[in-house]
Amino acid sequence: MPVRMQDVALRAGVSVKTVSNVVNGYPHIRDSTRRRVEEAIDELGYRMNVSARDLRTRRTGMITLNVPELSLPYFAELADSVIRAADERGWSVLIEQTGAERERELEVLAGNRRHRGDGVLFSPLALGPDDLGHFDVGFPLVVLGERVFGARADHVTMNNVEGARAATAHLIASGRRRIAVVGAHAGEVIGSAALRLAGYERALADAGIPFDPALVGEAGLWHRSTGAETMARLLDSGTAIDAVFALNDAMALGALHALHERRIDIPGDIALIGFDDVDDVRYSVPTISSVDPGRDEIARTAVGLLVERITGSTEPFRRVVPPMRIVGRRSTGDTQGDGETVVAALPGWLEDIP
Amino acid sequence: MPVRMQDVALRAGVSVKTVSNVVNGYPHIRDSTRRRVEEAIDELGYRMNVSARDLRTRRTGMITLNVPELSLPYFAELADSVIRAADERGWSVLIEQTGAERERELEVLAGNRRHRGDGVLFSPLALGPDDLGHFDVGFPLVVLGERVFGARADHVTMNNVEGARAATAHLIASGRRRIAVVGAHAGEVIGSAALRLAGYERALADAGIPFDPALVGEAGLWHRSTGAETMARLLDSGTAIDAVFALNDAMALGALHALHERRIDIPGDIALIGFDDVDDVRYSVPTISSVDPGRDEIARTAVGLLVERITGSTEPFRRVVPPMRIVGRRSTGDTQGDGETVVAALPGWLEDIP
DNA sequence: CTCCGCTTCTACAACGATGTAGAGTATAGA
DNA sequence: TCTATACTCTACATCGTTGTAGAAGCGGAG
Repeated sequence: MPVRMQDVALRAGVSVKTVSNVVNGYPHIRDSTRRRVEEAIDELGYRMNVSARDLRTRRTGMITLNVPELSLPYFAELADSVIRAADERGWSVLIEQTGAERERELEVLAGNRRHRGDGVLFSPLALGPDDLGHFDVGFPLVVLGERVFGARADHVTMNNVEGARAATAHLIASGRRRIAVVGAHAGEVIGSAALRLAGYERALADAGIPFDPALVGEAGLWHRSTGAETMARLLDSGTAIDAVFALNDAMALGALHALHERRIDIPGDIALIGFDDVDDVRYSVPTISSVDPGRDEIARTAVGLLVERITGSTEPFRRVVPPMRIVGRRSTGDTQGDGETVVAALPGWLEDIP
Repeated sequence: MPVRMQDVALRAGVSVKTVSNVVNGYPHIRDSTRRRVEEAIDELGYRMNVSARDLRTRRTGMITLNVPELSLPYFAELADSVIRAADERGWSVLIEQTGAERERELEVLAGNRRHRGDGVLFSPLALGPDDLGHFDVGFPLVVLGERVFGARADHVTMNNVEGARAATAHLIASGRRRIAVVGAHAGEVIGSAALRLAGYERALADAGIPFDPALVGEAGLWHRSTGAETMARLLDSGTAIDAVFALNDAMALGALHALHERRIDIPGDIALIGFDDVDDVRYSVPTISSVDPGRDEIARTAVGLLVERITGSTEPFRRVVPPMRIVGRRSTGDTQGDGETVVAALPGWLEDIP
């Protein structure tokens, strides 16, 4: 029933291969022939059977993006950027959600799930350093995020430590001394939480401010709700606080909520800075300062690396850390209106993974 | 280089078809044979070539979701729900962004874009009633949203008019009389803006309140920023206002921002209700009441209809309108804390498109 | 006039799976 | 014992495209 190249060829009076050549823009075709074929295509309403082409060329032109959930704004924006970056290069993106469940994340690496597409972009959230072995997969894979370092795969990550240090340093520079942290993960040595906390501690040390565990609020999941709860706990604990570093923006928004409820003036009484620079923080009241990890750059780089692998690159695995910016807004008193100002910029870099 | 069924068959000492049968769970296979095949699969690390299967079965198991942008929270949450619903049925989802550009939306219908997957879920934002003809496409298509009614395709939409009426009525019930609207589109007769405005007007009429054009604020794009701008314009105009109906939640959040800046008490001075019930409105300060269009239900229904079409249904086209709820939160004084309460529930329905 | 190289096109064999038809066995019923 | 039925497995064609190899025509250089 569906129209095949065969049918087009018959109608145009040429061979199937010539139709294929026309469709694929092969240059050595007489204009008159090309026109005849194109007319036949239009008349019959021919559309290429992608599966057949994929089978023959051993390539699908699709990549799979595995994220925890699209309803988390950071991942929605990341997916947006990835789709754009892929589209620019003519690739399509299949999206799967792992729900940050360990089992499903392992399935991504095992390749047990329906295995479509030529490669995988994977942003794990449940897996950790112990799972390093699982990352040695047999298909093109680019890992995103901070859960796993040293895997045998290309890796696009952020300069978490320096970003956190710069964010904290920015708070310190405005005279804050009692800086609370929202979102720590006790006992973790790797992952965004641990790295950002390390940056925080380093900034304190640089400024000669003693580290006070009472200022560190734990939060397992990095959602708005947990940010609000953690902030509330910190405030109720009675510890003196004059600034808050939320380890991501979702929690910063939650923390803002908790601060508002207690009618605490921001940044008058307490300054606030987040991490991720999602769109939301530009529209909260007050607007929230944040660390911009360069989402577009991350997406573009990741797609680029993946496509290189797919097309056969055998370079050593690489870790890419795009440049970052600390964006000052009203929650740290850097602006009055809705504007924003870049208060620090950190360079990116690229290194081989041994 | 890659392992084929052929290789597995050779190793297990069976025919290719038997391997295929094992992989696809065909029942009449001796246990010992099945085990041998499974061992061979493990030993060789065999993974099915999906393109070959798709070619032979004439089905890909994928659907394409076309949305404006994933960075708009409503569409991110919709995509989340669609992926879940598809996954439950064993389907994968390819996501493409149109950026709400007319050209790209037309391309979706023309099928000119790389045409992968067995069907399309399409949420247009730029196309309108004039483009109805374009929707008569040759592939399974389910339309989402309010831009186009009466297209020759299945359609999952919302009860916009009644939802808006109920939302407005809720404001009126709490004693408000000067209810501003944020996000109207002048001259539109169809689409979310027009329908929701119609519901608003109907609620006013029901209550015998005269319609005052000065209370209607236009906003082309429904973003947070335009919501803030429109709200600011309305406030600056000097019109008396004691409540705001934002035609979607993004604008409600923007409006909230503008209200806060002027230190207006919510809901004391002005009550606020939005539309969509995105996650954000549960974490703003105060939390914002909204109309919940039943996102999960929309997604599940849409995926269900699409899969039916793909598997050959020839039923008449149907329009489905899932049930809706009006969720009361602090911005309308329905709760004190972070809780929420369902202040109204509207039934859904299903109808054939002639 | 021949040879070479370029252009234009065709024939045929893949790519790797599954549907169909049917060949052997085993099991049960008559 | 013989047939009918169910189970287990195989051979072969086929899905719709593209890669390969090469044929035919043409123009220009030698």
